[in-house]
This record gives sequence, structure tokens and C-alpha cells, in this order.
Amino acid sequence: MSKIEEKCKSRGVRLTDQRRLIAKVMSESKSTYGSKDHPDVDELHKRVNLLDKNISIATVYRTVKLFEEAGIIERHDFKEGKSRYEPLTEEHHDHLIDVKTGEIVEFVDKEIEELQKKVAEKLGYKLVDHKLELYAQKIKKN
Amino acid sequence: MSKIEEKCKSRGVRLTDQRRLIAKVMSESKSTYGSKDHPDVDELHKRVNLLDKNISIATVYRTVKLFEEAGIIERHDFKEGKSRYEPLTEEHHDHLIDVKTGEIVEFVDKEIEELQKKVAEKLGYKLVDHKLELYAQKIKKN
DNA sequence: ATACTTGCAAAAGATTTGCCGCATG
DNA sequence: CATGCGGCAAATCTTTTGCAAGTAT
Repeated sequence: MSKIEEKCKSRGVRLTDQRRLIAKVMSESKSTYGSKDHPDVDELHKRVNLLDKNISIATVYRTVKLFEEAGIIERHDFKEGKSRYEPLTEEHHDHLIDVKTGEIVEFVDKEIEELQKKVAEKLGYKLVDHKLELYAQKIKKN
Repeated sequence: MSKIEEKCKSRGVRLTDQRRLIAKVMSESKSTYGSKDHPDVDELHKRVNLLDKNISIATVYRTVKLFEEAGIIERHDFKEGKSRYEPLTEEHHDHLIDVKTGEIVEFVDKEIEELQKKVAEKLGYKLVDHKLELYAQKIKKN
């Protein structure tokens, strides 16, 4: 059983064949499909259709929304006009995007997280979410 | 003449009545520091139409794209499904978005900027750009 | 049982584009 | 005067939704 499927069970999200497949594909979106992390709905639909041709894209949209609202997967809105998803990990992380290759490196920095909270508070707000993307260039090592 | 109109001239962007008006409205969209508005195309269209009812929304889309590509204004894709724009400023700043109202507060935090640079370096990269968005909820004050 | 799900197609919302008369440099 | 621009409507693209039929618990 996929990790996402487990989370559905433990959170009382009703399971169907379609959802199980989408959960499976999302769970494998890192290892099995190589560097193609963060698939968008269309890509997800294609992958799922390899396993079951009858799953409609509407179902993928509905499921992905459901999983996101249940805190099981995470949506990203990169500058492309469409959303991309990844399984939610225990520990939150941000992304560094290689401006040359498009490669994505994930990282965590507690100090920055802490400062963000403080900035929000200073402005009279309570932080509920954030997005941090670093665009960078690889340093050549000779 | 608006600041944006000036930039158009200096960069050889052809000017028309429509573009002049859109430039004017965009230039005026920057009010007090700390809370200027970042209008979306629809809002921009409404404001421009107060001055000239005949400007079509297609023209606003085309102009906003043109200005962005000329490095005159900046596009943001916040988590709303539509783009919002602001005049490009000399000094970089980040955004806090009120998740309830969509209101935007700008801020600068040198410490966070510094840490970002360090994080990138630690990963073997040289930071060239970044995006930080805080999604937050206003703290009610009694 | 019954409330939730799904597939399909249509709808909706944001943005782009083809066509063609018109304005700009 | 040649080239690019703008208005309009139609076309795209992504995402949502109404409906009728099927399914999970």
C-alpha cells in the first residue's frame, strides 16, 4: 500500500480504485519516474492512464484537490500557468531552482522559517503558509 | 508624463494613447509604501476604462505583457489563478499576502536575504534571484 | 441504505490570437 | 507610407461543475 494511501486511511479519506491509483503514482513520482518530480495534473493523468485508461482528468483534478486539502500532497504554482504537485513530507522544505538546468534542489533552513514568522508578526499577521524559491547558478569546482 | 511612459521612450517602446493610459494607471497604482496595490488585468482594465471606455481588455493583456518583457513592470503569480502587476522598483522587496482579503504588504528583511545567500552557497550555488511570499492572516486587535 | 464518487460534457475563468481597419513614427 | 497597433470575437488552456449512474462503508 502506498504511503499516500496509508495517510488517506488514517485520516478517514474514502478510498476508491481511482484514488488508490493516483495515490500510488504520486507516491512514486520521485523514484520511479526519475527526475520528473512535481507532476502537473495532465502529466499525472497520463501516468495514471497507463494503469487504467478509464480514469478521467476531472477525477484527477478532484482527487488532487482532495489530497491537498487533507494535507497529503502539496501544490506548487511555479510560473507556468498550471499547478504542480508533490507528496507532502514530514518536514517542510523549500526549493532551489538551477537557472541553467531547471534542476530542483530541496532544502530546509530553520532560521529562515523563524524569521519569516517574525516578519509576519511584526506586520500584524499570523503566518499560515509561505513560498520560498531560490534561483541560482551552480558554482564550478575545478 | 508618467514614470513608466518615460521608460517606454528611453527603451524605444512605441507609444499610443492606450499604452499611455495604461502606463499612467500602473504608475499611480503605487501608493504608500507598505501597502500599494498590485492590480490584476481585470482591475487595470476597469481603471483604464474610467479614462477611456473604448480600451479593450485584449489591449491591456497585450500591453502588460509588452511592459513586462521590456523590464518596465513586474508580474507576480500569487496563489490566485491570475497574474498581478506592479511597476518595477529599484530596490527589491518581498510580499506578504493576506489570505482572506488578498491585500498585499511589501517588506524587506536583510537578514533573510543574507541567509538565502548562505543557503545557496552551502548547496554549491550562487544565488541570482529569489522569490519569497508569506501567506498570512491578520491578527485581530481588540 | 445512503451519502459519496465518477465520467462525460458543458461551463467557467484567464489569457491569447486572427482578422482587418487605423494610427504611429 | 510601411509597419505595427487595437478592437472584436473566437479560440485556447486550465480547472470546475451539473447530472445521472455507480460504489464504498
